Amino acid sequence: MKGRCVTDADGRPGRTHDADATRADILKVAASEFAAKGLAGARIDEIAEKTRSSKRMIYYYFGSKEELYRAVLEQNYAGIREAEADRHFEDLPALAALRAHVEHTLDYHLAHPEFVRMVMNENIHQAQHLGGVEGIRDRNSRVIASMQAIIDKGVREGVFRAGIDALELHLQISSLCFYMVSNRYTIRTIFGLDMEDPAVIAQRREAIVQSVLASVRQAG
Amino acid sequence: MKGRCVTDADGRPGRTHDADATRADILKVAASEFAAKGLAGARIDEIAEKTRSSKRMIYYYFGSKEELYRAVLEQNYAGIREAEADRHFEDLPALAALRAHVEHTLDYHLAHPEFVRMVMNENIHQAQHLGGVEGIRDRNSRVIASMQAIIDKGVREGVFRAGIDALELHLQISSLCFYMVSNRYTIRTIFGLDMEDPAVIAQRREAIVQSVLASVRQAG
Amino acid sequence: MKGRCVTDADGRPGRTHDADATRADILKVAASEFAAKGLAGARIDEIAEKTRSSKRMIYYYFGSKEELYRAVLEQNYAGIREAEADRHFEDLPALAALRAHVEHTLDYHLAHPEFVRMVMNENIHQAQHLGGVEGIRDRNSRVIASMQAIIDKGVREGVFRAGIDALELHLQISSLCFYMVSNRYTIRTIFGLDMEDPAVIAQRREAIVQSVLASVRQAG
Amino acid sequence: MKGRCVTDADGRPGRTHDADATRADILKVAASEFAAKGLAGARIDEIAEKTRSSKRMIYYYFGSKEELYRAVLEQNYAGIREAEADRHFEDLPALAALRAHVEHTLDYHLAHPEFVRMVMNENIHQAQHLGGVEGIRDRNSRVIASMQAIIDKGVREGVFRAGIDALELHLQISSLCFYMVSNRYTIRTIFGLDMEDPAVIAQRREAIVQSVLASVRQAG
DNA sequence: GATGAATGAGTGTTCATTCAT
DNA sequence: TATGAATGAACACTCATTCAT
Repeated sequence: MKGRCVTDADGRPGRTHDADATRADILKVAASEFAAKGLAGARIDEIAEKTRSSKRMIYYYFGSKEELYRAVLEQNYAGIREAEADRHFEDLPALAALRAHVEHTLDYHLAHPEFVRMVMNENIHQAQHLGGVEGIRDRNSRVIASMQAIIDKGVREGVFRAGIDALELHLQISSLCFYMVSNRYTIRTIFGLDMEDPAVIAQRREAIVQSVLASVRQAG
Repeated sequence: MKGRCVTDADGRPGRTHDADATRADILKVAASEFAAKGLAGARIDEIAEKTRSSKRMIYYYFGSKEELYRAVLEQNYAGIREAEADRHFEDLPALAALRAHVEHTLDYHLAHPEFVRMVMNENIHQAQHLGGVEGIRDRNSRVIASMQAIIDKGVREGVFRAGIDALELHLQISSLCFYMVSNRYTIRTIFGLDMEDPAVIAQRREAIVQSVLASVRQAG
Repeated sequence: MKGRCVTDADGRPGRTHDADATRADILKVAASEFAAKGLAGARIDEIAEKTRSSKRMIYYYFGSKEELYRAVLEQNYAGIREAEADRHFEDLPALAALRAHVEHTLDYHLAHPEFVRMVMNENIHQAQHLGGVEGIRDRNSRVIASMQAIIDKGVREGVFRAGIDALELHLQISSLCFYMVSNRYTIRTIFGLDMEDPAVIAQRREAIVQSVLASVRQAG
Repeated sequence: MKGRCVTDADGRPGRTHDADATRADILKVAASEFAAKGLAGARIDEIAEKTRSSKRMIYYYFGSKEELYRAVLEQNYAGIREAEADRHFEDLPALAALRAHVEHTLDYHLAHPEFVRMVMNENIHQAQHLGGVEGIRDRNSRVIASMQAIIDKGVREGVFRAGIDALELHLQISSLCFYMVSNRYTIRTIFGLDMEDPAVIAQRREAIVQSVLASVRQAG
């Protein structure tokens, strides 16, 4: 709430509403524009227009188009980090925990296509903006830790095969969930399959879960 | 080699101020630029410069940036279509055939990162240029037919479970192969894992194969 | 005079980084370029150069070459509308009023060759930009009303024949005045007659007036 | 028929059809393009496409866009010269001859709007291409001679007033006829009057004739 | 006489960014 | 903090014209 300055008593139109709100508003608009069109395709003018403030403010708060893009990227990774932090499958048996993890991961991707698109964009730019993103370095350990916990429990319970690599497992899950959202449009065009149709999602979700479970059970 | 004017075997006055070569040269350069930077990020001037011909010729042969992009897209899909047509696993037992199919699919993605990038680009544009691409409509049937043939043989041999859906299986394989190339850069940044390192590839390849095999064997 | 920021009489914070002046400057330059070379022949670069501002500003204020052209057209018709509104021949007897009207019409055409040229340009484009011009629709009624008023008075005074059509009369006057300016150059080349020479103008003016008066007096 | 070269006996597709025909074909297409869009607005590519031959041939026969334009202009003036040469009103009484002359003049303009448009184009270019046009210099004497012949006869017959200037009379007739075609589109837009409607034409034709006759009868 | 390929200079337009107030 | 005006470099695209064959 800092930076607030309301209309004063004598009715002069109070400058400045709320710096944070302005920033957040810009960021929200930019997020959808960058996700939809990429760094090169998005237009500062267009972002400014859809904002409640102005183009000048974008530069005031973010400095440049690229820095705004980076802020959007950062926000997207902050989002998934928070979502993952909220999950607690410690009390579940390993198979149930893994199923829950896969389902939550898929749900997050389905609910946040802009995140998926931003990751695609970043890969197109060879992840050159990702390095500077706050907190990105420890994403590794967080992700691996949570995978490892489930693997360990599964092995202890005797339901998982030995020798499962946490990173491999993460990549497998991630591939299946990410692709379903990232390649939505080419899949629809080529296969006539609507990945946004709830029935299709339900079927695909179960197939993904089964394929993950199968690969941890199996003795290789 | 410019200014060439050949006469082909059957005697037709095969003119070309080397038109085909020019076209192909432009297309090649454009392919790498669009794959690297996307439709909005690529610059016609830059493409022209890297070409042996000129900007004017790009418009002479392709009409517009968008049509050039579409031609590149078309060429990419033609590439994978040809590669897939060359594969013949009919004589192999089902499990071996499926393994070979997965490995070939992965190899194609690894060998053609530009294809992967073009598909990403298309998904960012909601596949709006893909509809007009020649031969895209029957990609569906070709892909499904080859999957179905393997599934049928596996069921006949008694090594695959019943009820495997060809499209589901294709999506599973595609997800695992595509992601490994598409998300190469974010994976490297976040996990420090170099997806271009042969050792990493070998390990991931086997993991992918095993996970696919596990999901067809297993009864769910 | 750039960067000016005045406050006008009634206290409104009349801002303008001198926006109106810039707009007017562009419009003035554009008017002479379009009149001289037509829509296709005029060059935005050239207009920009003759302006105190830049090419970018032309697009800032007018959006496109065509819209700039339309703005010029609009301004031209606004000019003649104002000039016509300023005329008041109500107190003159009909013949004198008609003579005055013809002379003023001719004078306006002589004094505004750019208007004549813009009308020629529009006719070359089949008047496709004229429809959107503000106020063009009621030019009809204004012109006809003023002609009709003179006709009515002439008939009342018994000096005009019956059955004169206001639009016909307008077209007759307009033809004679317009042509003298519009076809200035071909007339000079073919007949060696300089339509800008005051003596030539004086003679032609009287001939035009006489021919108009003759056609209203005469019983046909 | 020079330059003709038909398909020879052994069926080889005979090169070269007819140089004159090719030239005429190009000229015809160019005439309609230049008339419609002006010198700057017309496109060599477009002209070539509508031609039975090619762009190269335009340069082969005419050298440049401007020279092609000049050839079109020349052809247009040759057309009206021929039309005027075909008229013979010597046997008619003066009034009838003048009426016939006016009507033929109007008819020619109505039947050849491209001629009118070319004259407009030339005036926009300040008649800079007209000087070089063959036969343009003696258009003056031809036109004046035919007007003078009618005037002389009218005076001899006692039906025309004295002191009529042949050039003035020509300009008056020309104004009225030319304007009706040249300003067709702005008239339609502003007054809703369709100058191509036969009924409208008939009425306007008679009004023009009457106004011309009135001005020669009148004693000034 | 005829064709398709090629070209350089230009032509309208847009972009991210900054200035003045 | 905020705004409208301004900018220069770049951008996609087009033109009349010529070359090689």
